Amino acid sequence: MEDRKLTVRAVERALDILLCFTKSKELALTEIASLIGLHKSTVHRLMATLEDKGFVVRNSETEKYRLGLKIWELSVHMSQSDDPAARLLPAMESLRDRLGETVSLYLRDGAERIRIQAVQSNQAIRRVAQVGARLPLSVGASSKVLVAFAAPADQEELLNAPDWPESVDRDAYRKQLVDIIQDGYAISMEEREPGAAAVAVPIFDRNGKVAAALSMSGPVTRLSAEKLREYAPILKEAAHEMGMMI
Amino acid sequence: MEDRKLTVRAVERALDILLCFTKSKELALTEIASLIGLHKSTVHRLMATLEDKGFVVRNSETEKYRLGLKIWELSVHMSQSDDPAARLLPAMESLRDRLGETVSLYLRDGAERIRIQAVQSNQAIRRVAQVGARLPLSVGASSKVLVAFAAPADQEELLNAPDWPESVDRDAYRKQLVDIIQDGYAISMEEREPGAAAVAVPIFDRNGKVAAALSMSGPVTRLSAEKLREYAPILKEAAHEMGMMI
DNA sequence: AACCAGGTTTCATGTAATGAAACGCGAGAG
DNA sequence: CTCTCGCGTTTCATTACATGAAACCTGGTT
Repeated sequence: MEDRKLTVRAVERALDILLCFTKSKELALTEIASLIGLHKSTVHRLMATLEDKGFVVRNSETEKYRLGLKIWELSVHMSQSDDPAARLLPAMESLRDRLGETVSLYLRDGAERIRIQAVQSNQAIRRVAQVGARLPLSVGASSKVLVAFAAPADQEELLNAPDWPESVDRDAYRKQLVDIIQDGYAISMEEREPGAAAVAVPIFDRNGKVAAALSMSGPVTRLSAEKLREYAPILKEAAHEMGMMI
Repeated sequence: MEDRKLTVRAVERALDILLCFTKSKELALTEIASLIGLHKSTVHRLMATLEDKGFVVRNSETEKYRLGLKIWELSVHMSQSDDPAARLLPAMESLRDRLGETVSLYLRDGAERIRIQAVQSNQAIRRVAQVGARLPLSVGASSKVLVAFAAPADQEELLNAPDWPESVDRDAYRKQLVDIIQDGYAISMEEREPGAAAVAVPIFDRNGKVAAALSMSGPVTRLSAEKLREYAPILKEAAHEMGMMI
């Protein structure tokens, strides 16, 4: 209990409850209680508050909770014309058309990355990327890009975090990062998902910080390492233009 | 102070803060404080909590707050394949193509309605409907539909609410509702917006409750009262089909 | 330099959040 | 038909913790 928390516990708990709904979209009271480890009466009170304000609604039959209209409303007002995912969509689409493979955009969020936009290849065999998916930073081309160009302090924190997977050797990973910074791109062959390969590049904002990672991905059968490297300059060029739009 | 509140004050306040961002998408600490009438130190603590959990982020230059990634993430997980707005979109588009005018979908939320989906007419002169807009229940074709088919208890509560606008005569309104229930549709000529006319019908769910209002709207120059009445059956038919999809 | 308008931190105070326990209630089970 | 179990709801004593006044920073203006 060193540094006193300058946050509000009740609110933290309420927000944690909301975040439960990214895992499952319908939850019962007791489920939530056990999920975040609180007494059901406490959760009940918090849920009543959330429901009162329209952040959750309850299914009148099952009595389970789901996210409410207010969340939707906030998201609408958020994404109106200023969210990068919407602004970069056209550029991503033209890149997809040029490359013929699925193109995705990732943001780093703490010790994870999150796919905020994706346009699918229209080939018969293709990677299907779900928008909103949360993925680890330990594997995948975009992950390595996001980590490689992160602030050194962040980088070490991520690598030394207790939940860094055993299976990923830290030193080997660090070594890769050096190359990635030099090359300006990262590739991955079936790192996270069997059968999938990808190449990713950073998108820098005006201040020269990584704003996002742009990736192209598809089946290994179509994408050899050499082929990925060929594509890298095209991605870089697109990323540079996108950086101007952020 | 009759019935004790079974909600959590700190959480209520935090949620109120989040809702401020439907009005303005970037807010400074003091703005928020005055907006909801709290001391800035209290707001600061609440904001720190919201920021910590990623529900708001602050613009590093202006120091102002805006909604964060978590809100977006929640909304993505919410609307994946189960939100009516997405499921009804194709039906609305075909209706728009058939009628040539803007088609909108409204939900009642308390004493307001909210436009959850809209497909725009592609004529040169057209109504432009913003998704996410919050509108009063006192005027407009969709409002009248939503009120007319609401539960009687709700209906009276709405009409007797202190914030019912003076300009709208309650008795005249009640009288209209009777006709609307009988006809199964409502029309409005420049009620809410000068130059705009609309016809709206209810969408019932399987239990026979109004789930939403479906409306077609356009410039009065194109849409006379007779013309609107002509369109009503087409809307009803579409609404019936949509009801099956909810 | 003096000021001001933000934001941040501190701290004493007592409100209000908490969780144990009791209550209600419907669904199966026996 | 009663019993019991699981789940949601309510009550209540306790004190942790949210609160807001005030002091403290900080960078920008006059």
